[in-house]
Formats: sequence, structure tokens, C-alpha cells
Amino acid sequence: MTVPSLTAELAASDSDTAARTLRSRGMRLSAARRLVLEALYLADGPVTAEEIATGVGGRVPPSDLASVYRNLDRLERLGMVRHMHLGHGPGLYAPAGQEREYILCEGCSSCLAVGSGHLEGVRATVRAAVGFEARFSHFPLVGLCPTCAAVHRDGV
Amino acid sequence: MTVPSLTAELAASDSDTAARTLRSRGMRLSAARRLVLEALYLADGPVTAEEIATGVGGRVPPSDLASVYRNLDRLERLGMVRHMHLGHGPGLYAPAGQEREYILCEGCSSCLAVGSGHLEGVRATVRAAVGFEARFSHFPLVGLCPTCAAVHRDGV
DNA sequence: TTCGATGCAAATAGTTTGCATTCTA
DNA sequence: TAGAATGCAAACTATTTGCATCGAA
Repeated sequence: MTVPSLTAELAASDSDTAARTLRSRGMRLSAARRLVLEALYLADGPVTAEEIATGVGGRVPPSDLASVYRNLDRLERLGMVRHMHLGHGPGLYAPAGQEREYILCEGCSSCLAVGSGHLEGVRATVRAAVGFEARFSHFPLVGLCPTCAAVHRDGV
Repeated sequence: MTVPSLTAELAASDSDTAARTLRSRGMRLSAARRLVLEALYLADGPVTAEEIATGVGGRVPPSDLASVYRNLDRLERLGMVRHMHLGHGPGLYAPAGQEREYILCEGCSSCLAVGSGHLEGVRATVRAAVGFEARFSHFPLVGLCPTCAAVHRDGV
């Protein structure tokens, strides 16, 4: 994933695209909205709404949590953002585009992110077994990682 | 799944077993505890804590929601109950034993329950692909059902 | 007659909503 | 300057916890 390293660069390049996309739906590119987008792009992985509101490591000014949720929702409807749930806890948000699928360990909560395609075989097997088109980008594929599976087999 | 059809029968037969199991861990079989167990066995599928507290269709006297949560937790630690999360919304509880795995449609929220074993092929494929031991009894296998997948393919 | 369990109330986490004010286009 | 978006507060859902009282063994 090619992520701009400077906030200024990002603001200059992607803001225009974002503004255009938003405008085409009768929405505005406000300061708070831009902040959400920047936080998402600057983060090195999926982040919570809380983290975005706090400013993701102090790199951007903090904003109101309710507005962050509202903006994430609007941006997701526009296809610019997507969210996922990895186990319990708050939802996680990421910019759309860099699609990944997640495999979560119920034992140690470790989470493996793989490019879409890595699980094509699994998808095919699921399709054959129950006719469903499996997707692990919103809710993860849950199970036990090799280590936890071994511990489980040997009886804790 | 063979489920007793009469509350009295259930109370007479399983109560003793339950009482013994509980006692062996220094716990008591109180009225509220028995009510939780009865609600779980009488329900025709996984139920929420709220439904148990309400009395699952008025068949048993209602009890305190906090106590229901506490009891579900204790009973789960003893291996008599297990819970699962199907998408958003409250957790669902079921008696342990009748193990099932769940496949949830993200499109229409329909949920398919299959006996453990139906997804052995999927488990094998996952094992080969990422080394994880997949389990769909706590968190479901999420995707699109045949109908929703078709709609999705044809562009809404 | 002891502790474990209960019921009630209050706290908690995560998220949503109402509303007067602010700011973008 | 119309109306979209904001910030603050309050509501909401799901769940947990504190505590005085109650009851099973």
C-alpha cells in the first residue's frame, strides 16, 4: 500500500479528490471531515473512532467523537471508508481500497491480515459446502492460531 | 437434539445432575440458576440474556438481568453453557452439548446452523492455507447467502 | 449459621441522536 | 445566506460491578 508520508502532501493531493467525491453527493469537505480522512491515511492500520477523535498519536488536532462517528458513517456510505469488527471491543476503521481479510485467534487474540486472494481456496470450499460467498474483511475468520491450537490439543 | 418436553421432567432429571456439577465447584443450585437452565433448554435455539430474564415467552418466571448474566457466566465456566455472537446485537446463549456452527449472511442477516462436521472441508482448507484451526461456533462464518450474492453480482 | 447468590442501583463501553450554533459552498 | 456540519449533552444498548440482604447446604 502506497501511503503518503507527509500530511501536507496528502492534504494537497487527496483533498481535491475527496472534495469532488463529497460534492457529487451534496456533502462538504469540512475541517473535521478532512481530519478524519487524514487520521485514517496516516495510521499504520485500522483504527478506532476514539483514536481518530484523540488524534491518532497526537499527529492531528483532536475532534468530537460524535462527529467522528457521523463522518465515518457518511464516508463509508460514499465508499471511501470501511469498518470491521475484530472480536470484542470497538469497531475499527480503515480507508477503502487496500482490501485485506483478517484471521483472528480466539486464544491469544492475535490477528493476521492477508491480502484478498490469500483465502480464495477457503472461499471456494465454503461456496461448494454451503453456497455462501465468504467474506473476512468485515468480520474475521475466527479460530485458533497454530500455537494456541497445539496448546488446546495437548489439554491446556 | 433430544430435548425434554415437560418442565417438570426436566427439573426432576437434569436438576440433580446440575446440582451435583455445581456442588463439585462449591456453587449452589438456586432458584434463579435453575430458571436460567430451564429457559435455555426450553428455548428452541440460542437466546439472549434479556430473553432469559424476561422468561423466554412467558414460560418461566422473570428474573433479574444482572443475575442472569452472572449465572450464564458461571455456568459457561463450568462448561454447561456456551455463548456466541451472530453479527451485531446482544450475545446469544445455548446449553452446551448440541454443538453447531453458524453461517451468517451479511446481506439479509439470515443465519444457517449446521452440525459440527458440515464444515470439516472448510476447516481443512483453512488449516492448509494459514495454519489456523477455524471455529464457527462462537463467531460465525460470515458472507453472502446465495440469494444476496446473486443480487450483489448483478449490481444491486 | 455460614458463605454463596440475589436484586437493585449505579457504572461502564461503544455508539447514536437532538439541537442550537457555526461555517462551507 | 441556505442548509450542511459541528460540538455538546443526553439517550441508548449491552454488560458489569458494588453492596446490603437473602437463602441453600
